Amino acid sequence: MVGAATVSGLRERKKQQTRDALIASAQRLFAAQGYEGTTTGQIAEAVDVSQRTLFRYFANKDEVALAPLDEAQDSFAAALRARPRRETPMTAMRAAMGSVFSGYADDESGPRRLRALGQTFDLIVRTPSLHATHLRRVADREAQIAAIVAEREGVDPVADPRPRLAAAVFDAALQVASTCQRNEPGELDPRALYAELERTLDALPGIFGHWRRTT
Amino acid sequence: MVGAATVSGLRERKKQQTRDALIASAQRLFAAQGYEGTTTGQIAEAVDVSQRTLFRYFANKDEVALAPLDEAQDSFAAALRARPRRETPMTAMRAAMGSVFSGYADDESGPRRLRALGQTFDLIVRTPSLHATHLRRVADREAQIAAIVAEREGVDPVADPRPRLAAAVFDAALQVASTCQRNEPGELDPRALYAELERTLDALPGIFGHWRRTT
DNA sequence: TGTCACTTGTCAGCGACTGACACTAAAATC
DNA sequence: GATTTTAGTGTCAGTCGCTGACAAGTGACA
Repeated sequence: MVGAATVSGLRERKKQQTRDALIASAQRLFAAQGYEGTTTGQIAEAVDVSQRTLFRYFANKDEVALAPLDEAQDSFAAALRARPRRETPMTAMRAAMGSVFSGYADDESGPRRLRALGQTFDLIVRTPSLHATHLRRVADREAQIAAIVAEREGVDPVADPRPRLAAAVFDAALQVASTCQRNEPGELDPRALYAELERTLDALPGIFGHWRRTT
Repeated sequence: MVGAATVSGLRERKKQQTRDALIASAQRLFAAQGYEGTTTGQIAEAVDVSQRTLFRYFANKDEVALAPLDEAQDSFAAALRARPRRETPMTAMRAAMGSVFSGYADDESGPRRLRALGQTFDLIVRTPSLHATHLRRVADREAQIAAIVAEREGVDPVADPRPRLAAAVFDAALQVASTCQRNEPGELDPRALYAELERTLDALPGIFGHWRRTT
């Protein structure tokens, strides 16, 4: 339920093809040589395209590396929109994340996409500059999520801080959960990560107050 | 209580001087021409130093721009360490932030440092690449804060997710509060920002559950 | 079929950043 | 106080990310 609608023209199809090829080429090279060890020229050359063309498709090198995440983030927003309004915001976000993960199990191309996702996260963890850009993109997404939550709850998205707060707190939990989960690189296990996320979210209300003799 | 101990050697003193001069020069130029509109060569030239030397003091252009934040972040960590252990983690962090802000009122050099801080935040908001680096640095600080909290509470800093969670949630609240407060650029009002932070932190437990007819 | 709009390659250039080397001046040693 | 050691700096040449401008090729559409 994520794939973009296939477009008609030959031109459009070719464009999509080279874009996909560039992303795939980048992933391969980054995995082999690391992010900084790979030049944009190499990525382009492997697809038989000029470097200039690469920069017509992507604003910068970061965007090529982080492109695999767009799909997952889009599907999270879509899943959140689809949740019934009777659920609380936090519950809805949690459930939306659950359906994103299970989406990778349904599809036949799931494993491949999941591997790409895992590789991208490994790259982010290993590369500070990429980590920085990733965090900014996540912050941008938070605004989108906050808007969806505000609409669900019928509150003012700018005057009321709660939508932004809820989105930010959810992302914080996701962040913490993923650092717990992915101590060693390798395959990304969506089931384990989701379990960790649930544990983290459950621990959330407990951080207020004292912790002593509750460990 | 933040300033580094004045060092003895002439060499050390000169080094500190050029470092400070580079930061000041960068701030002036960034304010006048923006971040991207200013070259590292210009910053160095204004201090009568080669560009190469600038890059011996700072790893990259971002670090020059964000240097004014180091002091504030250091003083937050110090203030948190100084809070009595009877306070809950969230209360301690809130109070620590309070004493950071009031620290700018005590000192005679406070207003100047506060203006520098405000300018830096304006720059961050206006400059995406700087925003990205800033977020990564904040994430790095979170680990430090989490470690302090873990020690305060006597829990394991890696096995227990709560320290990291508390630090991340606090930062999320700070982030939301500051976007509420600083809609238009200009002077940074620490009193108003702290009031907004308190309001945001108070709203935090309320984001769980439903919001309807509670607006 | 011919025109038009769009995509691409080439090239020249800027700015961030780095390694190597020579030079100068503070600092430590005698 | 003279000398040897050490640390900081400037210069230079080079790589890489990224951009503007122009020319050439190729799908779209009448």
